[in-house]
Amino acid sequence: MNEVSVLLADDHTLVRAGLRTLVEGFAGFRVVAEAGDGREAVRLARRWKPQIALIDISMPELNGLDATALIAKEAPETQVIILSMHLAENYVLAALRAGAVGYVVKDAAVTELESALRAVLKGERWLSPAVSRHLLDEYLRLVRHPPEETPAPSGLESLTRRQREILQLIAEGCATREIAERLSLSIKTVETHRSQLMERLNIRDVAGLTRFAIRVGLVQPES
Amino acid sequence: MNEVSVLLADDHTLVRAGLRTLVEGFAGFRVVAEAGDGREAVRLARRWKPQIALIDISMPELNGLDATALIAKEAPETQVIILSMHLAENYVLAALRAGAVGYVVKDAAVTELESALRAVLKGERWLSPAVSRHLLDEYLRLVRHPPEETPAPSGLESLTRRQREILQLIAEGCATREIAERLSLSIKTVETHRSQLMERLNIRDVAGLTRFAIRVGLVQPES
DNA sequence: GGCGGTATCAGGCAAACCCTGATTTTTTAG
DNA sequence: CTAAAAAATCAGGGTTTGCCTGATACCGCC
Repeated sequence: MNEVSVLLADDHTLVRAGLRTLVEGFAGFRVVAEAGDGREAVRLARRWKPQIALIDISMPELNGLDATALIAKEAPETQVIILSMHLAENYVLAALRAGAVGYVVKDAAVTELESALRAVLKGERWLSPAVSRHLLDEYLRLVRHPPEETPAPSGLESLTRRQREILQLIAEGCATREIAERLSLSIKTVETHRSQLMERLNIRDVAGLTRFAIRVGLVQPES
Repeated sequence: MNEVSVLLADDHTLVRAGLRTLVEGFAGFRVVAEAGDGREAVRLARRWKPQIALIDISMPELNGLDATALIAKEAPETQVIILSMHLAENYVLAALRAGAVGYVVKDAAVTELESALRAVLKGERWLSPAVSRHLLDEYLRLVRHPPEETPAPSGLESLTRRQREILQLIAEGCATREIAERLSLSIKTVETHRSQLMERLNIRDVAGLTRFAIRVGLVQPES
């Protein structure tokens, strides 16, 4: 009986059950424990020392990233694969920093999950192809514009103060003309800033900018 | 071969695959189609006329509730069960109003899902116990404090289905032209819907619409 | 003292927006 | 059942915005 032991952590019971049948459908794998929140995941990992832990990012009590960090410390023989809805690089990087060796997006194909499981067993790292592509783009962008020591060029930090200021006003619903008036600038200037920050964020519409601003906390949906 | 045909709709491929194995693990059920967004779900329902459709609420293109309403109309023999993360009563009521006969929360037990499937087959309605409890509480609260008859003209409910659909696409970042193409409408029509829904919501810019859509759960900031 | 990044602005063309209507279908009310 | 209201569809035309291509001025820096 040398099946690979797997710990599952996801706050949705149904999703967890589905994952269990998927994982146990792969030859040689066995789910030895299931957790419904991050804290339980850590406890079960410490207790069962599974070879692999499959962990959802968003969970109550303790999120998947922090849980991963704890597991990496307290059960270092457990290889953690993060399951996530997002492919934004800051999530991915945070996951790797937390000690995960795999990152699978939730809309990946089933074969991707199996690949990830088998890869990390062999001591490799594994990212969903969609994520890898995304990261590679970022990397190439960095190579073209040598990074110095700005580590996170993909978010708010990559914008200048002026650009952030204008992004916020856009996301708050100000028209270009209004922004220009408030900041005592010409409309043309505001337009330039807008298109440049769109370029940097790789977002090309107001709705996307607004969602981004909300995501990073620049504005609130209620405002 | 008189297995019960099931249509699955969820935007996350892995989740969908997990659900598929769960459903097909129940004796007598067979998943005949899978959809990754609301519009596809409607198309597949019309085409395959499954006995049951299991539909996630939050999906791109067309949300699960509106998809349900369309399926109820165009494939009335299909019984829709809503899969949701929320147990807030307005979601549940909206689901029932849209024509769903079942409502299962995503952290339900697997047996709940099976119960729901078998119940709606017999023509019954089925709600997750957690939801029923919650609804009952709300009902009691309402009985104690009679509700007037103004439901809530300030929200999503005051929009028509078409308007909601277009609001969602706007908040997802589609340009007017793109919306028109996707829905096979003229640009003028889309413009009319947009300005009318702006009128109703008393919001006059895309950023505000996006924040509103996020607030009510029509779209996610991550999308 | 030139180089890259930032901040500022213009012209011009295409596209989106807004207002006024108008027709058809669907829903609702009496 | 029928009439009225609401929803869904589209057009024309005037106004505004967005987007692309420049261009200048300032600033820190090797």
